[in-house]
Amino acid sequence: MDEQPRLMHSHGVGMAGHPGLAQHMQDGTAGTDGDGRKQDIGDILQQIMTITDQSLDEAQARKHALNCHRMKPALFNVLCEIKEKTVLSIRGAQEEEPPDPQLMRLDNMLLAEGVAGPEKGGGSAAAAAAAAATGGVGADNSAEHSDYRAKLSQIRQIYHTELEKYEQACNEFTTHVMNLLREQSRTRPISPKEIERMVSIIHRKFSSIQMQLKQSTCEAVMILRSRFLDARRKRRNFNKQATEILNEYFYSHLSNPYPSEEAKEELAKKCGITVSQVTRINAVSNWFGNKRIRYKKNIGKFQEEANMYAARTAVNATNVSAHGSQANSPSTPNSAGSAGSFNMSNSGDLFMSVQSLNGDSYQGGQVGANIQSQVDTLRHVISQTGGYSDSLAASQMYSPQGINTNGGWQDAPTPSSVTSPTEGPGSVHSDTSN
DNA sequence: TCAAATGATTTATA
DNA sequence: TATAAATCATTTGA
Repeated sequence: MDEQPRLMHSHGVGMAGHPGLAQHMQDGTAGTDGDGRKQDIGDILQQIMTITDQSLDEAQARKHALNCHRMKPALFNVLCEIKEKTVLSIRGAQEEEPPDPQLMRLDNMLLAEGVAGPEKGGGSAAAAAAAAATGGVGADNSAEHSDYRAKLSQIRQIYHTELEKYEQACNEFTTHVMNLLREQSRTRPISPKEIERMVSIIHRKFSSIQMQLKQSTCEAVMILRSRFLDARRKRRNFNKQATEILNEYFYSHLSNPYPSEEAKEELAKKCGITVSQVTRINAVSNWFGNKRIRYKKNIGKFQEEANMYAARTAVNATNVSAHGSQANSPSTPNSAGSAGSFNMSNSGDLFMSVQSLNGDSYQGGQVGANIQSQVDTLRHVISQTGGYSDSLAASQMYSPQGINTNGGWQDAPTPSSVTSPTEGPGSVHSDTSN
């Protein structure tokens, strides 16, 4: 407890630069009688009280006079005593504060968004993540990305400029206050701890201002990001080729249009869906989900489409047949000329679809003679392979569209592969095996 | 401008 | 957890 007065006195170093005062403290001539002393102290206090009302030069002169006053040490001691009595209240307010969780959140967010911390591509990762999160399809997002990056880097720049300004202002103000306190410590007892405390108060004030800056920066980033996301959220239709690929798979697996994860992945690749794996699988899942439900709801409407794809696949089957055992052919061009189309010509589903062309349940329009010929060709292909008649018979157990009377597909969703390169025409892979 | 098409999201269900 | 079904929100084409 007795450390405080010692500190205060020791803080008298500030007086070292004033030999006049030191002289006064040593000569012992100060205050010979009580009344005189009181008057002197009153005089000094009066001077202190009025010092702020004076002009700078006048105040300096007065300050100097005050510092040199013979009663100065006595007054200093009195102030020390008074202060010692109030020191508890000061100590109480001196405990360390834990880091503000809100500030930490803001810092983390700014760091994550690439605004704070080292610049790493101006938050392109965040932009990419944002794009991935929304499940964009295909390319042509680079323009939006660069726009996002440019705006983010603008925010970043403003943030850093402002932050620097605040820090500079904080430092300047702290230095100023410290100088002021040191200066004042000549006339009143100010411990280094108090200066420290004052500095921390200033820092706290400035950090609250910084927090406001961080908060508005975060808001700006959020607005930018939401705008970017909104832009990405705009639905984009798959291109024609992608739709054809998906439709081809769908109609050639009509009895069980539930692609496995691998199949979805491969379909996504073939469709050119270039976002993150999870997202592109979701996109394919969405497509199949929508397709299944919409097909089921209005089979008649989709019949024509089903026929078209069936016919198309039949042509492929014919081509495969014509080229001998070329099931492993890298590309099986179809009528649409889509490279890398699926070689499903031999699936039971296809046959089923084709069957529907002749079946009584056909709800669509008339089947053209060319399609009929394809059916015949396909039958020929199948008969050539041998050993398919069983599965053929099995497939005829299905209703033409593969939907059972309960309104669901006959088969439980069993994963089926996208490509079946190793399958010969007689394969009973996937759907027909059901 | 509007209806249809369509990808995504949400909710319920097994 | 995957899927069905309903719904939303956007795109497309007449």
